[in-house]
Amino acid sequence: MTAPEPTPSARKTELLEAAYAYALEHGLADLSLRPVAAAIGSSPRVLMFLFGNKDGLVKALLARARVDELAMIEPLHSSVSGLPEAVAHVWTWLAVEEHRPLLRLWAEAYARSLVEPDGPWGGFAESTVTDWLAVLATCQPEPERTTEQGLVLRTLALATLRGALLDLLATGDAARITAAVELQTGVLATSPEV
Amino acid sequence: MTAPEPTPSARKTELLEAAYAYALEHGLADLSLRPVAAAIGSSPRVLMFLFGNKDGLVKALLARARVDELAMIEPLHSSVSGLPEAVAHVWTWLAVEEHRPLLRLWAEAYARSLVEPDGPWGGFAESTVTDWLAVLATCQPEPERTTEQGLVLRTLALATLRGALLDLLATGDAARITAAVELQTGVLATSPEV
DNA sequence: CTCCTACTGACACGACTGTTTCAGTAGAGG
DNA sequence: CCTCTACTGAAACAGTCGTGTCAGTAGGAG
Repeated sequence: MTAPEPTPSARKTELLEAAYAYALEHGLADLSLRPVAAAIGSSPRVLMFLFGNKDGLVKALLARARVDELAMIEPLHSSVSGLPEAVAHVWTWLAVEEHRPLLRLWAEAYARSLVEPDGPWGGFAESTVTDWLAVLATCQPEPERTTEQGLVLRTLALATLRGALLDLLATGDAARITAAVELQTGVLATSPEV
Repeated sequence: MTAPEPTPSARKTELLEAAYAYALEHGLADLSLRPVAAAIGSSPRVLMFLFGNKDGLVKALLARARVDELAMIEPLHSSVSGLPEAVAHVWTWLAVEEHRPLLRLWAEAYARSLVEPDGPWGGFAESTVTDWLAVLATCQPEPERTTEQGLVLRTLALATLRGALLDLLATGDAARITAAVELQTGVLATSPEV
């Protein structure tokens, strides 16, 4: 519930950043201490000392990934108004090729948390769904934000974004998928009355 | 390219079926020979003999899962006409609670294939996207089936289904997500002109 | 009976896993 | 100077992994 370390110790954040870069291109599934330690110029002993155990490291990496995720969410709160505009805004971020390693990591953690509810993955999938639904709610106009229909609209918007992301990660066909997302924002903008 | 065994040997299919049941509830990520062999009343030696190596077993399990997947796709070809109807039809299948282990397995394989293009996961994600797009195409009326807009519509339909599936697997909130999918089929049915 | 194919058990090999133990070293504060 | 904290290296622990080796056994075909 509470943060275990108020001051994460400069060395710890430094190694975490390096391990994060390693995880972005190697994935989390078969991550093991010795290879990652060798890659970031450290040792398994030090990782154990700083993160307690392997699960602690994985949890820290997941939390680090969430920082990047939240960094893109934040501008939505202020500048964007309306669900279609929010979807368009998020998609432009998702479609950027440099973000793909992060998104692959996200997909991996999501799927893993579905199969293995225990362990460091915890309720990753569930919490990421509710978090995003909450963010999308802040972009909706007032009558729609609190109604049942507004929740369904958010759910649809989120599903479209996530499904499009899955397609993009698999095929890389940005043009086709972007056209589909834009089509969705179009119909969402012209038919909020259902 | 070709099937390695025209007659998979009764014993092999029997053990594959048992291992498939095991994988459905334990996942593929940390599958290892000894536990699965013990669970299905066999031995690692026999699994090696029948499937060559672990990757062979995993590939066989993935192929077995695809059989279930194709079994639901098939009725789409004949009875369903129109993309919205196809989406509704697929979703009713996806939402059935008994299918959830299979869908979790699917999500796991999909994510894994994104991170690890080599190995038995191969191009699982990419092939599953193109396969489904092809199936959805057969449900579209003729002018729309071959146009660029038709491809975009298929892409959007598939994205909605996959995104909704991710939500369902994480939250299990069938009512909310089903409402979102039905909303989507509604707007897709009334606005094919974009 | 023999032979051949399909299958199986017991065991060991080397590699790798997370983790622990013991012994340090560098730097800051007093 | 001493001391305490933060960090690190080397090595070993017990366990699991995929895989290979060598020896079988059951059953049908000739």
